[in-house]
Amino acid sequence: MASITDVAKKAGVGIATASRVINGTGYVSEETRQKVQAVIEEMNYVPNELARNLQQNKTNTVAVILPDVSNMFFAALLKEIEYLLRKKGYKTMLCCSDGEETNEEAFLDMLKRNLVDGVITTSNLLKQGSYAEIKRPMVSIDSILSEDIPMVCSNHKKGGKEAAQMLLDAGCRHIFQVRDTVDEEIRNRDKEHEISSKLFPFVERHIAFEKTVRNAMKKAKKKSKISYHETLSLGLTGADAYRKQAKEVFDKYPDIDGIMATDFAAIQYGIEAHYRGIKIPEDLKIVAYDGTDAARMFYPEISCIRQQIDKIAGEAVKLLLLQIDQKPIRKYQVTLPVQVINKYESETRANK
Amino acid sequence: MASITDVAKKAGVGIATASRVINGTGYVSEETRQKVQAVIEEMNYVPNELARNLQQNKTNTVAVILPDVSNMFFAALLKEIEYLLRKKGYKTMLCCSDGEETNEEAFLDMLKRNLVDGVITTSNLLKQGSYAEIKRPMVSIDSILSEDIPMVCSNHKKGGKEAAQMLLDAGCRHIFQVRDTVDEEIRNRDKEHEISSKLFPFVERHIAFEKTVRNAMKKAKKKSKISYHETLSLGLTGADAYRKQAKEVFDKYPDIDGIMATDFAAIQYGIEAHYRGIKIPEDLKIVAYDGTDAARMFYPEISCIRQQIDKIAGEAVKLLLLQIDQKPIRKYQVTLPVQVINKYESETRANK
DNA sequence: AAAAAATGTGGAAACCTTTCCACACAATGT
DNA sequence: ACATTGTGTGGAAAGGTTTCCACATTTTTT
Repeated sequence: MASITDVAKKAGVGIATASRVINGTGYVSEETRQKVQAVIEEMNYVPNELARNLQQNKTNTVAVILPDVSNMFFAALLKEIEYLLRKKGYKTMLCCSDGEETNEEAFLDMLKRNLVDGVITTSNLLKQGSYAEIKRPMVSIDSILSEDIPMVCSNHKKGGKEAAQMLLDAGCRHIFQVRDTVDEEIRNRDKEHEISSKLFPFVERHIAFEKTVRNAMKKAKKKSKISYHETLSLGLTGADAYRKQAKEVFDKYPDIDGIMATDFAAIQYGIEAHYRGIKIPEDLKIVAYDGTDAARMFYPEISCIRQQIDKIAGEAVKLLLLQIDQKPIRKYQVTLPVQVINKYESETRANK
Repeated sequence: MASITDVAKKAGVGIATASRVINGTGYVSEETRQKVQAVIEEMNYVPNELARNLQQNKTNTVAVILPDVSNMFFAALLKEIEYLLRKKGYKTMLCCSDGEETNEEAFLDMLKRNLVDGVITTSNLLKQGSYAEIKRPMVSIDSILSEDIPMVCSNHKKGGKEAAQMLLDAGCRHIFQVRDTVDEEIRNRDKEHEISSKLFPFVERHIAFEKTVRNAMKKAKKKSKISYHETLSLGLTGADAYRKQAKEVFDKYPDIDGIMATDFAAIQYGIEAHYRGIKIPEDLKIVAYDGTDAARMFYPEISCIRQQIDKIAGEAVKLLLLQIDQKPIRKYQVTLPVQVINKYESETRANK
């Protein structure tokens, strides 16, 4: 394969000059430029990016770490991130952690090994310390890894509150939520430090949801009884696992009429309800949290709290590129608004 | 950042010796090994992968080109490919062509520029010639790029036939299919050369589907009238586009009772039918082609022709690694069986 | 007209590895 | 006792760029 030296030799110029022609930098006379350009085309010369990367210590590649591409939320996020990075001239290295700590560590290693210029991660399996050590461009989505690592997430507090309110307004009285959780070990660690929601912002939505429902319970004591229940989706993966959980929940709490769950789980609960002849939305209302296009495509009639994936991706990419370009970051924690997509008629309005 | 020279110097050994310790190659005395190892840990030395890549002219990275990650079929395929590559020590570069020719070309350029060791592509926007030129490891999924580029695909002929038969057996009489197409320009080129299905194996399923239905039409002439209709999904992207098409189709052919369409489209047709009060599967039966987990998760009751994504990914990765390792390839075209998932009671059985 | 700035060019160092080769010494074979 | 093989080590080249620096020539400024 032809190298720049070959080109320079054949064109009868110095290597530096050839390089300048190739990169369009510095001073080169028009005459020389054309001569070199002709040789380049003749020899079919293509610069070796590896050599460039080494010399500049830059790869124009960003690693995106996520637990599972086939999960619609991550797929949508990945699509957006890849697109934005591509527009900015960066390549995307896909890193599926598969929920395994060792994988995530190996991916972060790529930063040290100079393989990628930066990392955007949606995974959070490693101990907090592991991240703080790495003084390299990094952005996390939906989990706080360390003080100096920028994070972007949705306003989950608002999201949880709105979800509960939506169900209450639609007349639900027996309300249920499927709590997402992180790894058990991390949960325990969190309990000790009581900073759970500080480290994992998404926990806020569960807290806000419960709080909103319990507030309503107090207020509505006289008129109508409201009940609240929940379950954990600890380490559940795959549709079957959620489906099984849905069965158990419907068996245990036959009277629930309002559910909040993540898209993926929400759909399984919906299907199970359908199988049991529970009518949606008449007998049961579901709010899907995340509200990805995929979920709404399948269930156009489902209500949801929609995370604005495009904006999350936009902020994450922006924050990463700032670091790569060594520019200052103003806000280390960006919270983006959620969208409320309410397909249920509110009771008050219905009564009019 | 510490380099191997620093390590060698500090340990009082030659660079070559340090390299041998790092890579565990050649002869090194136990004493020296430990001495160097200690320095490595002390200095927190990590080899610069870029220099390695340059020296060995290998990146251990594979580019995966696909039109759209958020499409469930590609997401599932990507997940599997990434997993298999990771197990083999390769990294995955994600390349979304977004259905644009220029993107695909840019990604293929990465091969020339030594950025990736090989390419697995599911996209096929470029002219056939463009691929044949590139004498580098490459595998295509579902499209024949050139004689020497291995391809893996499902047995679409069987798939199309089975899909039609399934609908006919279930008693459908007015049968419809949504034909997937490639870029218009390519279609025209194909028409000229009359090799359409040779270049794009997936076209086989549409041919086989139509053929099966038309055969049934002839045979069943006396007993009951069977009709066949179709539409093209030329360049449709996004749920809305398919939904709109579904509306038009139901308006134009109000009596259809059997449809074959790709997962993504099938769901939109299903939703539109639902909205119109057409009962599935009583009044309308749909066969989803691809049968990804995602589609079956949403519509557990849907029948489908399922492509075995894990096997497709397995073959593709195997064929690519053979090329990268410069080993001979026996079969350049691998066809994998499809799975028939039939949820409809066949009429003959029902009549008994 | 002299000084300064702009333009054009090439050699060589630097980026950090791996690996070829040469050399030295010990152990083994005949 | 000498040749052969095995073990251990380091210098230097090679991989292909980019960029710093030095130098030469031309143009502009004062």
